[in-house]
Amino acid sequence: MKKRIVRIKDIAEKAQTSKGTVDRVLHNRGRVADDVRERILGIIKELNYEPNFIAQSLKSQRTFNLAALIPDPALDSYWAAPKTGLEKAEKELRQYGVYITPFIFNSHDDKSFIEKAKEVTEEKPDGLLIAPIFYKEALPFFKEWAEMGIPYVLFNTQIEHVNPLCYIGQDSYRSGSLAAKILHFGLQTPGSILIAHVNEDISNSAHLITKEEGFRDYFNTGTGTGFSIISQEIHFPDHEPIDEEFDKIAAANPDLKAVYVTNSKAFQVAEYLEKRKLTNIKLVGYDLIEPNLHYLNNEIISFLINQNPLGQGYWGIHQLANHLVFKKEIPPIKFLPLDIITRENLDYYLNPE
Amino acid sequence: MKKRIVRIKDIAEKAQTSKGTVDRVLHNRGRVADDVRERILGIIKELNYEPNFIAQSLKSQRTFNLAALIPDPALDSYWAAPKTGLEKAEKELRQYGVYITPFIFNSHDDKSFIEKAKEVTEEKPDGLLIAPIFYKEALPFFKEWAEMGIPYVLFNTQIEHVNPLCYIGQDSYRSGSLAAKILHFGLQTPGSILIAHVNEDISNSAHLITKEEGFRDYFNTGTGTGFSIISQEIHFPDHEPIDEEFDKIAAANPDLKAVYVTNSKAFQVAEYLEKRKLTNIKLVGYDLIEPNLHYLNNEIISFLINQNPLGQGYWGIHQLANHLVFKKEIPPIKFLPLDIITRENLDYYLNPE
DNA sequence: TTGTATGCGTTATCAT
DNA sequence: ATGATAACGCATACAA
Repeated sequence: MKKRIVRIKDIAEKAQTSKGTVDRVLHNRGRVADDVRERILGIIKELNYEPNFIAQSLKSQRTFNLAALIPDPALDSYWAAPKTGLEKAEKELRQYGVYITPFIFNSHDDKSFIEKAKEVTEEKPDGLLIAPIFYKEALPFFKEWAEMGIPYVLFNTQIEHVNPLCYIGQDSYRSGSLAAKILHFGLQTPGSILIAHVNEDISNSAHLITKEEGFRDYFNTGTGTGFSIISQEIHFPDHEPIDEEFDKIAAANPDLKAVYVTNSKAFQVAEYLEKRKLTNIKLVGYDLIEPNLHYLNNEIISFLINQNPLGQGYWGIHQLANHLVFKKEIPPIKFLPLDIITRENLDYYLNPE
Repeated sequence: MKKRIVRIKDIAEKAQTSKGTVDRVLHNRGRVADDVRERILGIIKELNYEPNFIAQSLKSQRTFNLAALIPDPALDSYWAAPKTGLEKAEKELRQYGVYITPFIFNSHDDKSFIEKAKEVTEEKPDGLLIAPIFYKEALPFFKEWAEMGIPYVLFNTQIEHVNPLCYIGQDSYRSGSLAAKILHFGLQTPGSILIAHVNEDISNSAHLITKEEGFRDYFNTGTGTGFSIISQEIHFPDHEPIDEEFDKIAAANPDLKAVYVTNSKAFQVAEYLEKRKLTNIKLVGYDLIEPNLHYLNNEIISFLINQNPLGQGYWGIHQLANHLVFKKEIPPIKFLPLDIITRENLDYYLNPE
């Protein structure tokens, strides 16, 4: 039962015409008699023709220069994974003429973001992958890129009211609910639960608010009632300890049973809990970065939720390629899985493939 | 910054010879003067030549007929997912000349397995993906296929002392430890925990034993001590209820706190727990099949561990293709992630991609 | 031992 | 409006 691939030549023969004509029909470039066109379209459907993108790609010597505007992994190790992901994608797609130029900015410095964004604009790439962690600063560029016809894919941070080709990341609301579910499972007796926004400017981070909503809604409905949920921004300079601020919280909430850290800084809370020997307090946070893993192995952090940063970079580039190279339809949002990580299944998410 | 691809022609020109000669060097098929060969090899290294995979694939009209020997999804819905996975892989690989013929056997009938395995042998496929759930019956075929030089990939069930190209599936030991970790997290006070092997012939299922080991070892070491772990095979005919047998277990273990079902039959335990209103008993099982999902949404099943059956089919085919088509090195074992599933993150694993 | 011609499926150009 | 043809990079049969 050999199925042969359907070629343009097959269609041409069946339609009693030539490859050239079929090609013109396929690419809507006119100069084809109506009846012939109809006949050919019918046969295309009938034979279920699908273009051979290997041949397409061999033929078209076109290259696609993509830009990746991302924070410096050297300054915040979280960003190493997306970079790895996009490099992996580049490797797979190089055969199709896809090249990526990274534009690395300082995640603590909005000026450097603006500078690099300008460089991207000058480069006029065929497509752009961007982690828009500076909301306000990014807005004017989105407009500019839209005008230049450069498709851009957002990842990590979802932004409303701009029109990216696609957003890649997590469903923040669900993410909060999931954290709530996990902690609830580990808590038999009622008490208070702290939502900790550690060292984040909440006003510029809509997705953290959304996480909190998801978390609260879980405990407001269904079986999760009876807990007291408090939320708090915790700020402190890099080399000063979190202790003082947390001591206050602990004193004010003697029945504190669990902490939900909405970003990747769970390790800083873990450090405190270990020091104060509060290891009965359950702790859930985000991201498989080194300091977090230490406390996950300790079991001071109970579970981490994986935001799949590697996948974000990987799929971001692939979505651009799907659009530019393979001309596929792109869904406006691609939510990545909410992976629940513990010491026992960590390996599989650390080095995915 | 235009990087041009390095072609055979480029090498030939630089070496003052022709494409044919370079080609002979590249493929070690001799008939090349030694000095020319050395010169060409030098240039290949210098220019860092990499073969253009797309052109290779376009050229070689070779097709690869793979066989998939899997249980009938109509009789056990668990097997629908691997089939979907391998169909997905086939779609992606059709461009490279990969075709798959399914050979479907009855998972309750070893005769039908043997019959279909014979058919596979007659077909002489270029490669084979197989779920070897009938251990003894499969053994002689492995020998035969090895002699015929047909590479085969095992999935779902790991089998020792045969030499597949690769095994795709879960690390059963880890899987047991993970289940233990989850249940331990949900149990504040000591009590007994039941390991339930529901309707399985343990003697023919080494991987269930391994799961039990992983589970027990977790509670024998570290922070998990203080629980009493019992294990039990639970057999009952299809239309008779589980109640009688389980009532006995419950009576013998009044402090039963949790149940770990080692296969996909958690829903049958859940049904019992719901009927007896024993909803305080935590329940963990495997696989995202319909009846399990019902009780996961109920929260009678706390967590399910996903064996990623779709991924098993998908990666199984891809490993065969990596070997046959892309001539890559294949690792002898590919462990798929141990995904922890709850109501909140179910969606992402149900319809992956 | 070496070089040339051909074709894989698609596309673009160029006669007709 | 249509069809023939060349080219993309590679592999190979065959001529030299």
